[in-house]
Amino acid sequence: MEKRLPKEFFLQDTIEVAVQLLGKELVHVHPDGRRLSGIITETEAYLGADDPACHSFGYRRTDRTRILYQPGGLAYIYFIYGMHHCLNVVTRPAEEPEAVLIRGLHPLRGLDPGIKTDGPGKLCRALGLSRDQNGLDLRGDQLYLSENTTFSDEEIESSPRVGIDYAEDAIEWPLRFRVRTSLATKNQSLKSAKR
DNA sequence: CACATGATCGCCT
DNA sequence: GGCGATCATGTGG
Repeated sequence: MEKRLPKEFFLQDTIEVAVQLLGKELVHVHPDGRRLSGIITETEAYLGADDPACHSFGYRRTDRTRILYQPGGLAYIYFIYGMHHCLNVVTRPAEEPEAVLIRGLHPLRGLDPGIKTDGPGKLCRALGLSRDQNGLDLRGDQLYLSENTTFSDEEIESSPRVGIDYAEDAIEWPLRFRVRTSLATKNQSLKSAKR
């Protein structure tokens, strides 16, 4: 039985959520009926009004960032570089516009073998996510997160975020988190935890 | 309305 | 390591 993440999970400190999301299963029930999912292996925290790399820096409010001001637990999906979508998990209570970018998955259900999910754009393509899913509740029927695998601190490494060279002071902030352990060695537990 | 740019990727050298 | 693709979004006039 799938155990969805409780609403309170998403209201926590954003860095905590970014770390805790590693090992969770991200599931998209595609409009065509396929159930597609993967285990989250890489994330980045975006710390809202005080983070120059965040879309809501300085409490910027536009049509695009509107969803970031909602209570945690929603999907923030935007289109970038003319060809890619990126999925974020909105965190914190309403009016604290923070989020976690999902950067990497370990394919689990419904995905063609060999499909690449090692990048924010690639994983959105693999799961069939686009702006059509922007604003969806991450505890809903179409898109949700559930418990799966737990990684220890030793298995997680942090580093500076990618693609934010314009973000001045924040360039070096170690807000990127990824699973250090080769997932091959964890495969057994992934398999047994599945289904 | 016009323009500049980006939370990326894949291909090139 | 560099660069082009390709267009939604934000900003300014």
